[in-house]
Amino acid sequence: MTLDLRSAAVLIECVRRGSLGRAAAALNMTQPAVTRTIKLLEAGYGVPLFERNTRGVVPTLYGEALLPYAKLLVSEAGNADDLIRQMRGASRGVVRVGGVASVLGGLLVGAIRQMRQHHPDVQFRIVEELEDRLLDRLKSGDLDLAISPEPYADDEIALAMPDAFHDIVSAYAGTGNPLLKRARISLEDVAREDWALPPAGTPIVREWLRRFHGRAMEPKPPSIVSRSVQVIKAAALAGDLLCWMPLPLVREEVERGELARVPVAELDWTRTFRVYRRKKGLMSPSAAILIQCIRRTAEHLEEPA
Amino acid sequence: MTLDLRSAAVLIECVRRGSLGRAAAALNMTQPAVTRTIKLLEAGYGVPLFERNTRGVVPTLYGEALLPYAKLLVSEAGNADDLIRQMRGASRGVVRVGGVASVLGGLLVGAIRQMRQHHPDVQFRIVEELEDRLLDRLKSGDLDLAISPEPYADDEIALAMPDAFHDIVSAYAGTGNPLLKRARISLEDVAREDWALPPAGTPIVREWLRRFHGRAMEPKPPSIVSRSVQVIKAAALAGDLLCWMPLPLVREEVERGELARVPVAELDWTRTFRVYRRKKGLMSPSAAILIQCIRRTAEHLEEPA
DNA sequence: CAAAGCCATTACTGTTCGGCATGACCTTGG
DNA sequence: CCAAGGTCATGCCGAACAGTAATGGCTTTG
Repeated sequence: MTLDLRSAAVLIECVRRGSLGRAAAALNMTQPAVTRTIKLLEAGYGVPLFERNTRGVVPTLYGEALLPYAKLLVSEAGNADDLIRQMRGASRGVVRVGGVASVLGGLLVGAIRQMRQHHPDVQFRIVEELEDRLLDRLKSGDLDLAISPEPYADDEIALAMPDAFHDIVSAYAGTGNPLLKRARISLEDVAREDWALPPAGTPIVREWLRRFHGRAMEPKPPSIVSRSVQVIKAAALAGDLLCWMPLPLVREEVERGELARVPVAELDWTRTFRVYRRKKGLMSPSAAILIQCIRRTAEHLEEPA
Repeated sequence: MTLDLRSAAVLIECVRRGSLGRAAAALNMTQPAVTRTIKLLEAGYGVPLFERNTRGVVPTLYGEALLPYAKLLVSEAGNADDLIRQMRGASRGVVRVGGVASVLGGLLVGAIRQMRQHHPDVQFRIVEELEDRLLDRLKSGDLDLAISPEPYADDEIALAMPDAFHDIVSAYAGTGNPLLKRARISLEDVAREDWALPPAGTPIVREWLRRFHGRAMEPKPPSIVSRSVQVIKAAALAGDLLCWMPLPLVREEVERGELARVPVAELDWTRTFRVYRRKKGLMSPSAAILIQCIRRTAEHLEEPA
């Protein structure tokens, strides 16, 4: 490993200024120091990073290849610094956080319980929203944090932590459902089943449809349509209907033996979540700390799964 | 900036082993060196990163907050090394690369032209596919690289370069279209216009619909439906229809004054692309070099825009 | 109460990194 | 044709840093 943070900064500046000397000036270094840093990099990699000419330097293909990694390194190191700085403040105030239903129960409540152990004076306001409206409320200043599925490429919104966490969406049926008795269940079989689903057009139903359309099938229109998780679960429990739910929302029923996953691999969907915040302005220390509790809780939740 | 690569590696190992001494052993260092590294980090940030107890250390919230950044740093540094190693090989062979239509013309052809200057013996095979099939062909080994819109969270597929590039999809009309003469054009106005579009269900049309549904409007069903870019452009040029196209596909017509962007901000969509490769196995050196040429070309294309 | 395991501290050493002075090279202009 | 001004490269030196070894303090454990 030869590219460390300092040499990355040097590399970036050399590319930007097109000159080792000017890069040195911008970095408050002397030109020979820059020269040697670059030469060490080149020796380490065994390839030239710059073409030298009399007016300065121009990066080779190797130099340009390294550039995005160098930028990533310094920017992430800076983000780490910012985060710690944000966390270092006092720990009171209000944190307003929103998420889709499946993350609120286990993940967010667990994170808040953990945080309250060390910071009992912080108040929380929790908002449940569909994923497309979450980010709007974040942008409008209505929320401090939003736990939302990927992706949101938006200039006003930034990731609040670099790593994502996951959610397994699968088909579930009441354990009494005769479908579960078959030796092998195919996608065609479940396409002919009756379903209980959220309304058409919601992201999760669109994703559900894609599973079938990808195999050129058309499932039956859902027999029961509801925004309510309770209603959908009840439909699966009582009425031989199938539902397509994130595991956290049915974990209890599965553990009690009331619901069972329908074993069709094509119907399993690993949904990726990230935690977002507004790009402009600093987070409150409480929000920064909550992010860490979310992280920690997510780790603990994912391990036993 | 206090978190550099070495201290990041130390931090990671300390968290993993739960003990400074064992971390030192794993890193081929002595325990005091590790202790001092951690203490320097803590002094730099002004917060404790570990709670010490008699059985070892356990990370504080601050330590855990830093952990994902530390992991990111070392992993990206490693990726940079891998990339250079991959690029260092010989430069002949065949590269099979796929993309959606809008990236093939300007971006990919430009990148290949650039690459052929230095590596004239490499052969290219270019495949145009819709975005959902692209990644399947990549996974099956049919392609070496795929230039595809985000996101594809998939265990078999990895990013081939860390930064993304963009594409601006906008509505265009023939310059003779009377709509363009209005002082202000609203989303309601264009919802009442006639459109030429790709078939319903394609990702780009789904995105187009979302623009209107987000404001609770229903546009007219498209008058002309075709998969052919030529047909759609011709419809806009000749028949007062609107089309919704990525800028690269209409750049020439815009520069010749035949098509003009319809100035409705809600209809502009910044599409994000990334270059993907299979996760398993190494890339060929030729593919690694092509990635850099794509990067370089994308930069040059985005600047004048 | 002794043993064992852990981290913290101190003193010492070797390597690395940056600064300074200088050299080699090319372009430019009189 | 030669001097001037720009570039990067090189060698030497001092300061800062990272690592080692030895030791001490602390807690748990038998």
